[in-house]
Amino acid sequence: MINKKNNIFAYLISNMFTQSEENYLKAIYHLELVSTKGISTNAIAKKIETKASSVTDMVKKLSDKKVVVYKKYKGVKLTSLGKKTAANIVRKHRLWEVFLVEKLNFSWDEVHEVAEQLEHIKSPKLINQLDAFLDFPKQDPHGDPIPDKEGNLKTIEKSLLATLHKNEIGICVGVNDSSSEFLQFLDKQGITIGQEIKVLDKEDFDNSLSIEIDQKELSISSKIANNLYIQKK
Amino acid sequence: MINKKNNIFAYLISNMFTQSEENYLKAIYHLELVSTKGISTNAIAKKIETKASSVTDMVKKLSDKKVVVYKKYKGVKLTSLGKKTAANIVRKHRLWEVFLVEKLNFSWDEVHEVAEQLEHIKSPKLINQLDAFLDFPKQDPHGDPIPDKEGNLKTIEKSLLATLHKNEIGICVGVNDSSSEFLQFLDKQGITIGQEIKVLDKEDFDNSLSIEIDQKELSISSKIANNLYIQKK
DNA sequence: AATTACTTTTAGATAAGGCTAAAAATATAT
DNA sequence: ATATATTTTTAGCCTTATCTAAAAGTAATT
Ligand SMILES: [Mn+2]
Ligand SMILES: [Mn+2]
Ligand SMILES: [Mn+2]
Ligand SMILES: [Mn+2]
Repeated sequence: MINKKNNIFAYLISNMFTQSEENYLKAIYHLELVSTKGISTNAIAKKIETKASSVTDMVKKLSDKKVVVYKKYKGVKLTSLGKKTAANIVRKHRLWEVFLVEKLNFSWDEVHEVAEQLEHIKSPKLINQLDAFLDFPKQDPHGDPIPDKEGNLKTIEKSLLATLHKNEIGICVGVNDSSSEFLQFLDKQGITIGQEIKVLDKEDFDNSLSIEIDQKELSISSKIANNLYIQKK
Repeated sequence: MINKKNNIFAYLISNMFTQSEENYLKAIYHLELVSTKGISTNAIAKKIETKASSVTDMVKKLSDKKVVVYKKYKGVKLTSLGKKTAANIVRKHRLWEVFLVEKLNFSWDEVHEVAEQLEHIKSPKLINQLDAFLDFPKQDPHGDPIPDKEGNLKTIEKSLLATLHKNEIGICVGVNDSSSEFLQFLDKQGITIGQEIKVLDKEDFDNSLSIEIDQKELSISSKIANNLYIQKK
């Protein structure tokens, strides 16, 4: 089945990181997007649902492999190699999500779990061909940007729906929370990426919003408004 | 990332077997197709390029999980649950191979290694949708049959090219050896699935064949002729 | 500054999956 | 029937990735 004898080089480079190591790298990558300080052991543990002691062990290993710098008690930071590696996993994850939605009729709340597995498949050709097959998409089904081959990530201009003022109009371009509960709620309300949303009113008392979508009026809580990204019109 | 808390049931059923267990099951499945006796420890070890002692350990575990029956020193046999499980992995492997060739422009000698990874992705919906997306293919790129959802495998009528007599004509329907070396050799000679092949002459001395493909005459060794499946015309 | 609380690391254990070397069982040859 | 060869199993060790409990370090509070 697997042919270890030939393709030694391809085998080696494509197996630089285990699935577990890749999941840690990705977690650190995501945490660094929202924090400039060193990423704490506990933060990582929470993100990947493991124990702090396991994180300490893994972080030492990643440090040996030169993908993070680690100072005891001071948290970790990705090296540029680490950033590139992590971005590549995110790239794969998001391309697979696009595939699942565009080609296999998954809904946007069903793709994450499967992509979590598919992101670990080792084959540069596979991901390049997939990218081409999907016509080089720039965003995943949740509106998140897809890193390019070099790991560069072009973030689009976006604001939270909660920041819109009365009578302003925005286009939905992404979600902050991509749990299936939230996504299914959005489906139910008819809110998808690309949907135009107008703020009819804002309630000072609880920060809820009255919005208009497709000529229908709808009231949404502050929590919803703080998890929806829009582009101002 | 992975959400173990919700979907406990889906999590459990889709994680019944580890990647390693699945590879063993598949190896035994393939070995049983060419042997009616219990599959020996050594045969499995050779197939998955591991040591006999590792096989003994794994076989005990598979026996505990009721997918094989194991009698010390007597080899193993798949139970019906084991057969179904293995067939499902083969189904996934071959569907992914079709996907890679049909949609991502892989050549037939490049798909196996990647399919070896993709076959372990756990998602019933994924494989059902993929099947539909590919238009319910019945053979993989090497001409091997794709088991159905129940694990039933419809083998087509086929014979080795070596069994054809002088002046008989066959259609190439599969390969016995699917190593990339052999497949690339076939590419070079212009032999693909569906190709018509006429036997012009057989050489008694070394059992080599003189064949005609696309109006061109070609001499092939007995080894080649014993690794090409054809359907007699 | 001292105490308390929280975070992080260490130490030690476990389970999966692999290995080597030796022992035991089976098969083959004399 | 015995001796030899081969196959298979067992015993013991290793690595990876987890965990719990305890120790050590850092931060917050009085
Ligand atoms: Mn996702
Ligand atoms: Mn993952
Ligand atoms: Mn294959
Ligand atoms: Mn495999």
